[in-house]
Amino acid sequence: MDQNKIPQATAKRLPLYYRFLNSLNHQGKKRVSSNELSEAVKVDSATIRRDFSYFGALGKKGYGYNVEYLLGFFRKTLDQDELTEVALIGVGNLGTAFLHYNFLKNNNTKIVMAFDADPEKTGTDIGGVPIYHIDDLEERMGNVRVAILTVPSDEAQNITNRLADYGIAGILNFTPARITVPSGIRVHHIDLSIELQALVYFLKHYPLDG
Amino acid sequence: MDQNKIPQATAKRLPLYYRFLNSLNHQGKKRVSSNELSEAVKVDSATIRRDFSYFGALGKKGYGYNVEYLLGFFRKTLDQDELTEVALIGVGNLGTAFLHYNFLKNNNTKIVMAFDADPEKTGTDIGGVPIYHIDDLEERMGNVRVAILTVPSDEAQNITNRLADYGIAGILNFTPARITVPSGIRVHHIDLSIELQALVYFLKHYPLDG
DNA sequence: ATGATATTGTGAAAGGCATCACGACTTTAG
DNA sequence: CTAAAGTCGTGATGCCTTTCACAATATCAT
Repeated sequence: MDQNKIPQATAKRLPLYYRFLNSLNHQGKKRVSSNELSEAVKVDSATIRRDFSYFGALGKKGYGYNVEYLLGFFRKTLDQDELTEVALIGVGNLGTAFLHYNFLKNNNTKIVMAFDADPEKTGTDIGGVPIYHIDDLEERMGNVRVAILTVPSDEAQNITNRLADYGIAGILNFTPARITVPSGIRVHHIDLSIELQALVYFLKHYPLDG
Repeated sequence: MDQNKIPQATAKRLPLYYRFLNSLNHQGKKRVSSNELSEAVKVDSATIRRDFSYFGALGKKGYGYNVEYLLGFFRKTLDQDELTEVALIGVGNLGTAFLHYNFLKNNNTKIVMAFDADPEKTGTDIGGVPIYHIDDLEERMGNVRVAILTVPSDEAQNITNRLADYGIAGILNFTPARITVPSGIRVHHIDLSIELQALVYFLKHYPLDG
């Protein structure tokens, strides 16, 4: 755990930077300034320079950043070489979408299996990802330590308990349920309906530039 | 714009509080303390009390909060009575999932129309939401001022420009593209692949409780 | 009634992050 | 070679948010 001092806010932006640098590289661009980056990813240029500076002096004054060098640096930092296997629990509409989506574009994560309670779905596969019955969770999970949770809310805590017992490390929770986990397990919540409500609330109460 | 002083962080938590209070009310619970709430929604109790306090003294010392009163208060504050209509652009896998999902559970938002470029899809409806051809966007939008963007990334900026010209107020952008909009339009980004990458990054580099 | 217990609301402190602003350095043009 | 232009890295600053901690007040049990 070498780089513990990197602010979480910075860490969340790294994949964004990585993706854009990748695209620049594909375009054959050799150099890029914090200002160009800023326009592309919509992050203040000072923030970008500060973010990069946590990793040391990656740029050159008066020149900017060398795309290839920066990209290589982030590849290592973000462990882009290493593939993290992920299980998807709950093959409903949202789960199905994720299976098709198949996170693996310039990505170091891959959904390698899915689970559902519906016997109609089990045994098949979607987008090359096999779907198992939820009863077989423990027996199928293998080394997978990350799960995407797209089950109905009232199942969320049950499944979470089983995942926790199994030894999961992280859960990306798309259910509205705020699940309880033993300490040591990291849960990120993405609550789509709250995101939409929040957007609407901001529209009404926080006029932009004010 | 009465309550401009409410911190944005607080505003984002309001729908969460509202949803849980609603469920408490359905269970017939009459009172609730900031500690109970805290366990349920995974937000520090002091933060909850501070959040509520922006709206005045809603609780009673030694007692807690009256569920029904609090709920009524939030209903007004969050404009739960008023329905905000939303258009969904891009009926792919993710878009389809949202249409089925149909945000309207205890919710003040509703997807009332969808658009897609595929003639096979237009003319049909999903979950009661009509799907129009993207060419008819301007003619169909009516008073809708909020859009969910689930189109392919390379279409994102184009569609955004049309939405902006039409007079959109807010966009919930699920594409990886960081779209550019004229000032005055609010964009919230939800980048699923970044969320997954960020979770994995945190797992590796930020041991919990550390 | 009374003491024990529960819980809020909030001042103060601490933490985390974004932004400003500028010195230092590099490149570029002439 | 020199001057002008470009760009980074970062100290300093200020904002926003969370958290602590406790006085004030209410309830509850007997």
